[in-house]
Amino acid sequence: MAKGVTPKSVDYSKWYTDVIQRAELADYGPVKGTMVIRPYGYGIWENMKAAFDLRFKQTGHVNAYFPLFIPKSFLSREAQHVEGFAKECAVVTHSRLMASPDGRGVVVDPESKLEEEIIVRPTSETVIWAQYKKWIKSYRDLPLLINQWANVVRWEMRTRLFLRTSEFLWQEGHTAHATEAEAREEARRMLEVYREVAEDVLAIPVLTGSKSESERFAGAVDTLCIEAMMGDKKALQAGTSHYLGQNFARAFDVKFQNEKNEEELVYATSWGVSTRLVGAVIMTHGDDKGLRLPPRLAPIQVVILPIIRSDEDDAQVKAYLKTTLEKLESAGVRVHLDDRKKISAGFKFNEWEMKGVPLRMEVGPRDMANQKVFMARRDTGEKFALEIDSAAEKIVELLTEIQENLYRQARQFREANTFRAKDYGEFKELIESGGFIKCGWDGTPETEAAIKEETKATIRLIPFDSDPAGKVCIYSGRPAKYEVIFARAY
RNA sequence: CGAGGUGUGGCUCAGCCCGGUUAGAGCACCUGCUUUGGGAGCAGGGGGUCGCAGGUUCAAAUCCUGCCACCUCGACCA
Repeated sequence: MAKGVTPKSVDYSKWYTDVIQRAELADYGPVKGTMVIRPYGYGIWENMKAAFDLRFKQTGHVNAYFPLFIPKSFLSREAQHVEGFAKECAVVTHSRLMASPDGRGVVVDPESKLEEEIIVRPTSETVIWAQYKKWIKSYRDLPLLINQWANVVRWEMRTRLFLRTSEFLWQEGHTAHATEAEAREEARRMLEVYREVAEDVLAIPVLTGSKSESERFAGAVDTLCIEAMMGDKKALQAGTSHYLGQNFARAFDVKFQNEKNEEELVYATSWGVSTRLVGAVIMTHGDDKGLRLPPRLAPIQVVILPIIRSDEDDAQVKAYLKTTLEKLESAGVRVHLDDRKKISAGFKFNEWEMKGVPLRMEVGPRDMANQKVFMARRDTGEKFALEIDSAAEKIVELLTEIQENLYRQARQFREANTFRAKDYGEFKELIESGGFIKCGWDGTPETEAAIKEETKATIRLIPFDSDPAGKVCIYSGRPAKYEVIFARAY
């Protein structure tokens, strides 16, 4: 294998897959489009998951688990919803294998054909709403605030590790409310949770807003999203929160009795983020040396490399670091001491840089003689010495600084690549070189489709602070109904 | 689904045209010694039914036929 990764500037998507393989985040599964998430990559996911789960609990949600298998009939209950997923469903048709007649291998036993075919969930609205019908009778049962952590399957033609795989891990919240206002508020609240985790934990700046009708979730009345800019200036939808209105309540006949003893359909939301966010972290912060992880997300925040010649040196280094390690541990810092023998220091430097560990500490004879430790920052590449006595305190500060710096860098990158287009000619030029374009849109699907057809750019979102006053549509020249963000997207 | 391409140790590939010792290289792996402050050196070693099936031939990784898988572009999807 080559020593480094393909530089971003040479081939961005090759760079992306190189980083994933070399940093040991994931590997390809045996079935096309499937992905093995390796321990280091899963560690990143676990940290994300913990950050989200904590906030879901704080906002009153509880976790539960619903089945992987869905009766085919359920999916067809909500017309928009079926249409949205029909083309990418894995279908279970048989329940048995048998020895192949030619004696080699196994074949599907035709006798075992199922009465009703079963769908592997592409999302769980339908199974969950079938349950909610049983659980919701009265306004006293509302709101119902449930989340599940699960895998889902969407049979994709073109897949990319983390960004789009046939099976992926995610979280899906499904809530039921007595009023439209309350449900809409819930959808906004959870979008805000997503924004907070993306920005404060993953250090990914995001825009918040709603989707246009064509980009809306199948079955939703309104789809809200957080949208981020990747290192190649393309947009990535990082999370969505849907106000579903009464669509699923109607389809699954979920009614409750209100305080006035009247029967009413409940109002719903659903919201989700997935392992796609791991891809977002790679593409937001990574560089030509590999991954760069924000400290709050990093499975290892500080890696310590003893520079030693013998076992005695090894023992000496450990004794030298004892107090510092204890202090770091009690401050909750995730430290890893890499004392693997027979691997050169230089090799380890590159390996941990590839894996994006925010801080590296080197401790050798020179440092011990001077009562210091030698540090290297992954985000800036800076190298400097710290006094051993105050190293732990300083490291805690540095981690905060790195976290903020990564966010700042990403935000500056997005701002430097967000443009306003004066006219459609300029729009087309700008979109060629990548980035976000903020401009007026007349609100018609025709205009949106025409722009997509001609430039491959789509409306990523209608920002919440959209102000169309006095603006015109970039394409039709008619008065703008919204001010929107256009970009090419993943 | 249309067009093109590729299948040889874990990975990247050479060998194939023009059939002929025991099928090679680099990287990775294992052992030993020397090393360790930016991807170490030397020596030794393990690992391949050459995608599958059939055919031609004294002889097939190499030639022929069929099948399978994967890749790229298009289509499709977001």
